[in-house]
Amino acid sequence: MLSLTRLIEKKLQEALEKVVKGQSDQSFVSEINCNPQLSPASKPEYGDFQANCALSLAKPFKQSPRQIAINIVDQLHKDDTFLKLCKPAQIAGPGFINLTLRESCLIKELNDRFIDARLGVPVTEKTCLADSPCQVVIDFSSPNIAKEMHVGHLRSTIIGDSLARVLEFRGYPVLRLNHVGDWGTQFGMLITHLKDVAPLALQQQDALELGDLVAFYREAKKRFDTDQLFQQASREEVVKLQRGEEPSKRAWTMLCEQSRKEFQKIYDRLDIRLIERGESFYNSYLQEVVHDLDSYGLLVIDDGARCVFLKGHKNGEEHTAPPVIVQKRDGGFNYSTTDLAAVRYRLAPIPQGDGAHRVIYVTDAGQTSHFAGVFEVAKLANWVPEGARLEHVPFGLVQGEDGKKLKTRSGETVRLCDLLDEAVERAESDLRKRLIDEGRNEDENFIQHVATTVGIAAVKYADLSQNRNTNYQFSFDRMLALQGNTAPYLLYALVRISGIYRKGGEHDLSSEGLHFTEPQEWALIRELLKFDEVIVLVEEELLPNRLCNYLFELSQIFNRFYDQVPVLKAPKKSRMSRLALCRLTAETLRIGMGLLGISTLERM
RNA sequence: GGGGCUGUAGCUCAGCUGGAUAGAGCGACGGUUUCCUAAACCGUAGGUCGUGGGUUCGAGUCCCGCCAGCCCCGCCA
Repeated sequence: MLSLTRLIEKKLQEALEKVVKGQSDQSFVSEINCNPQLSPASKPEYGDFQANCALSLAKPFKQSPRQIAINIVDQLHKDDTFLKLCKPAQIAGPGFINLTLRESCLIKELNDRFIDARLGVPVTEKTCLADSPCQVVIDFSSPNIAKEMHVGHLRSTIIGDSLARVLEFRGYPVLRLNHVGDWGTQFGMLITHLKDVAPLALQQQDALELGDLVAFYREAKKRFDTDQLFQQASREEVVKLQRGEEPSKRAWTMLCEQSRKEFQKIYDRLDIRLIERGESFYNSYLQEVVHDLDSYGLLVIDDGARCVFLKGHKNGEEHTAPPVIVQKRDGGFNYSTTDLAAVRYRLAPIPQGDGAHRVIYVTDAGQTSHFAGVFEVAKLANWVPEGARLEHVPFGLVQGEDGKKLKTRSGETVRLCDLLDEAVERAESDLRKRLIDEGRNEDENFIQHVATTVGIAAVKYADLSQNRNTNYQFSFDRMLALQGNTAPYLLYALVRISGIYRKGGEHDLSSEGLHFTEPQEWALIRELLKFDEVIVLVEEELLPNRLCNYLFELSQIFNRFYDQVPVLKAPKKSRMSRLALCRLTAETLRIGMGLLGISTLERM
């Protein structure tokens, strides 16, 4: 209903302007805000929209808000276009103008949806170079080489993927970047240690499992902290690596390759596509970054380190913020330098960089001040083109049901593969129990397929359905619950629709002569028509939970309809119309869940 | 000391540009199945929106103070 909303807003604004012109006292007119303040009705009883402008105009007009509302409505009712769209406007309460769409108008919108594979969601109109859609970069997931993916990577991976899907659906070219931790002193440590204890592993592909690497990493870290000689050797190893010396470089390549294979298993299970471009990619740009900043006079040498000092602001007062260090006392670079090089590269025009217009970082909220500093420096260094956006998309911690950081029973970090295994196992045992209770007989393939789909969907949906800013309390029981705002609930709604088509709905595909009589039908129609607005909202706010909320509400409204209104046994005219509604509901749920990265089922 | 996030029903959370009597789900209690998958639907109970001020015709939402929890703050990422 995006375009319809805009049209009604325009009509209201015209009416409002006429009312303003008709005022005897024009002295205040320039100060008046002619925004009609149109919003969706806060309750179904109030219709489809409400306009709140009359209330705020009472004071400048020196009239009662109700009188102003009457004047606006009088103007509206002279407008034929408006009258074709809406029933006569109602004035309610202190001066709200309530608008209800005509059924003919809803039906027309609905018909447009039936023939639109995009369900009314427009392709973005924003264009950049050569009138093509603007390039978006999303930086998400980003595990560390030589370590296993753990629960700490869950949210970034799931949220980042969903945002990428939404932006892609809106027609943006999206570069999904996996900014893996593939550089730094830890590799010096690890390679030095492996040379001692498992030299073969550095020459031969597949000699080590990632699990072994993690153990070796721990040992290496221990030695590094206690053994001076080892520390020295590790530092030298880093230097060799940075120079690209052959045995070291080859060992590093191997470690990366090994990790990559493990990561890919997780990404395959989660159905996530990523392009790996790790920190090491930016090595050759680090020096240029420092040079650039220096040429803008931004660098200050403080205690031997090259820093950029930024000013913080609060209530107009300045205070000193900690500096962004771009080159350490020993000449080495750190993560700020890498992130600056990445920003610079991503924003630079195409042969030199990615030519991005919007760069989105999906990382935990702990890095908020880090990114604020990096973005600020990028602006000062003139790397950010006019209109380009740099956005940090922060998210809270994953907590256990005790409210503390999620750990295993023995107190260790939860591995992502274990977490997914458990979700699928629980889904499987739930399913088996239900099959017995209901006396159903299904083959192994079906059970495995349903359990996998439900388990993965539950993990993803539980994460996405929560406002990402808050910490997230992880609970298998809640996410796999068969009722409430969960993936199984949504999947079930779709399964019910599929059931209708299995039992003889296939032949009624015509959407001509739509005919609706029941309030449950109209409620479902109104909800279906909101889909486009929700998608555009998510694109702007980068909050997938808004989409989840919508899909949950849609499922609830559908389930009510399903429960209270017969479809297959309805008279012919209603039957056709209801089947059409079912079909659109199914499409909306499928596409909506698809944008969350969740695949759906016909039966479960 | 500086900064960020959070605080809404017993529990887990929604609440978009400030708008009408603050909403879901779970849990509790009660009801519904000769009918498209009851993994559903209907109903009841449950609130000083952390707290004190301010702005406004109107504040869960905006501004200021305070309290509580979590997190970040120069050479780790």
